[in-house]
Amino acid sequence: MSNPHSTDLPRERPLFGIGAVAQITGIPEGTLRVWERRYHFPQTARTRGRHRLYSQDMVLQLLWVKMRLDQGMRAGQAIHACQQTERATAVATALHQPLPPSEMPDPQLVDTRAMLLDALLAYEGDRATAILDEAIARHALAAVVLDVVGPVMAAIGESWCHGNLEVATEHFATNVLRQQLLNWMQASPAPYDVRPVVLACAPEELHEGSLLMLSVLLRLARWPVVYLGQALPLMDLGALVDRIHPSLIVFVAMSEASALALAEWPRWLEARGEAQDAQPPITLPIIGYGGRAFIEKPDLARHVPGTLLGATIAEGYQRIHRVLLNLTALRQENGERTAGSG
Amino acid sequence: MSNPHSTDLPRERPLFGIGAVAQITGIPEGTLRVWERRYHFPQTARTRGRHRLYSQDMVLQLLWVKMRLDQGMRAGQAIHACQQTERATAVATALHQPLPPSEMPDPQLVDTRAMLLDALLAYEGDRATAILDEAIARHALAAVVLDVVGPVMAAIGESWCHGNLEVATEHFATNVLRQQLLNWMQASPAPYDVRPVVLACAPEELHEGSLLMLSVLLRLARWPVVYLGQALPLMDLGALVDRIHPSLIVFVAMSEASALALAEWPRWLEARGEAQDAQPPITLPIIGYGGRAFIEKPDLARHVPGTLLGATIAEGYQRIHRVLLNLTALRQENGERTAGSG
DNA sequence: ATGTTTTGTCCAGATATTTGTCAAAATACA
DNA sequence: TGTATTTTGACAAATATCTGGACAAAACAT
Repeated sequence: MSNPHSTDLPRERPLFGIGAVAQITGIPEGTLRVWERRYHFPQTARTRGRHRLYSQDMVLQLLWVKMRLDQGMRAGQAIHACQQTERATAVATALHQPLPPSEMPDPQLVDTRAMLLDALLAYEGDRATAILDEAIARHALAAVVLDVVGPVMAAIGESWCHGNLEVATEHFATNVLRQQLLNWMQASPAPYDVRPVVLACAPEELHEGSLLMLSVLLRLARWPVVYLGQALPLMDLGALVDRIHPSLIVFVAMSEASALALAEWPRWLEARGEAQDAQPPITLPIIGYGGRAFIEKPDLARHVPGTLLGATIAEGYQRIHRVLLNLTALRQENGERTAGSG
Repeated sequence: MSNPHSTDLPRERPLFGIGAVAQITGIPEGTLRVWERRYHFPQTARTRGRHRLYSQDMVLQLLWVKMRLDQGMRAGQAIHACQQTERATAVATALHQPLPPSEMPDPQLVDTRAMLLDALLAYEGDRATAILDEAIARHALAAVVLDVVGPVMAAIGESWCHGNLEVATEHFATNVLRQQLLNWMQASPAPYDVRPVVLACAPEELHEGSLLMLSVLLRLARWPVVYLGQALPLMDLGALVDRIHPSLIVFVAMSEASALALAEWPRWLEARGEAQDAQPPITLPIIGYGGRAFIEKPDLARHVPGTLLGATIAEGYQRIHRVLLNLTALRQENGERTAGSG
């Protein structure tokens, strides 16, 4: 009653044996027993014959601990930290640790690329996702996105351009990777309380791979993202801004044609800016853009108003991140209340 | 054997006795009985004299469990996993009945539609996925797909056609729903050991919503699916068949143009069929198709070779399911088993 | 470099739990 | 009639798990 979103008592019926838990979490049985002996974590229920019974919540907590463990934290500390947090929901939120994308290529990740590519070309989607899952277990998500998914997507795109790949294969691979990216995007933690970033492809632009990767990175850093995907008509820009008051709109263009079409964007925003007399002080969003078109023909950037976000995804991400940081700083100075979370 | 039952059309529900099932699956009779006694699996029908009658679906489920068993999984766990999805598929299967359309799905699910639509139009993707997650917790996945996602997708598409919706809104909603569908597709259980079903949009066709829903349903019923998504060029058909030897290829076309383009498919398969002299006895895949184009202009179906899968997703799923059942049945038993003569 | 703490793994005998098989009497099927 | 099937309980083999101690590798502090 006092808490508006108290979960409707998910009575955890299904209980897991230690073997199942070991398989799910990847923590050996012996370790699970030792943890309980030494740290009293987790506090398992028992059968009549003293066999351990793990609840679903416990499995979640163990997954959290395992993640910290893989990140190098010591078991005792991770367990202690986990015991502090009472709620499983809090645990789920903290699952992802934002890491700044680094520029060091991990040799293990380079191997992963080859394996992933192999699985994709063999139409073995399940194997591909398994490979990515394992990579995530050992490395930061951001690193996997930038150093594995990115290069593999690029390789596939290039092979396809050169005619070395059937379209069907390209379709399949792209779908599997896109699916994984969307998956990660959704699994990322709850966003900050800022006006969202709108991500869209330029008009007529159909390639959304890099936009998705950018989306995952931003989401990982807890920025709220509204993902619009392929071929956004500029005509809608005004209504869009009215609806969601984004702090930032990012366009991506791969082909010269869509980049040129993109240049028209001010027409659809300025007209609207005059129409509304700023009864509430609506701040127009910042417009940024990027994509291969602007790398191959740098002159294009001159014709497109707004901010060029950079040549690589990592670069674009960092620039956006900085802009958003500044925006939140301004907002807090203004005295706006941010959501108070304990 | 030579019974006047010469209608080799698949009977509604061929039923097997326990001896036949034991021989087909390789599971001893005693074990089959114990499984039913202990796990209530499968829930067999009975003759007047209490003899067990196994349906074709049950035999398939038993084969799946046997496969897991041979991989080392415990019998109890394998059966439990199988039972999890049994309900969901049962719902989808029951939907094939052309009973009165006023068969209200579930008032709760109808409410869910409205809530989902509201969240999507407000650009609150997180709320939308939360709503769907909760719906899944209370209802079968297949029901949520068919009775919530489907209608909402249709409503959005229609509003968009009538110009009542900005393209940006449509893009956003479609992306969120697609993301959720891809998610479910991946989470579904490991597939049977059959040649996969290839799912693709017709050439130039970009609307993949219904294809995704079909994909989820098939995956839920444990059929292996290779999802290719938008706009598959027919040119690649030959190479595709060579690579993955699909048992079935399904195309979806929403517009008349793409439906007409689809009509050309035999050119790209027959050429290939003659080229290879069947050194290994390659069986060409069955080609099926569906989509709004064929509903609005039924004449189109005359120009497109292959099998028209039906007017609704549930109907298409039902037909594909039956085709695949027959394929596996044919492969499993070379000799004539007429156990279910009743 | 050295000493201390942490941490995962292994061992071995004892229990628990799961799971397939069997027996026997009764009934159904063809 | 003879074969097939059902039911129930019992049983033994196969697996999983428990306990507590010992130990070595790794991490850490000095």
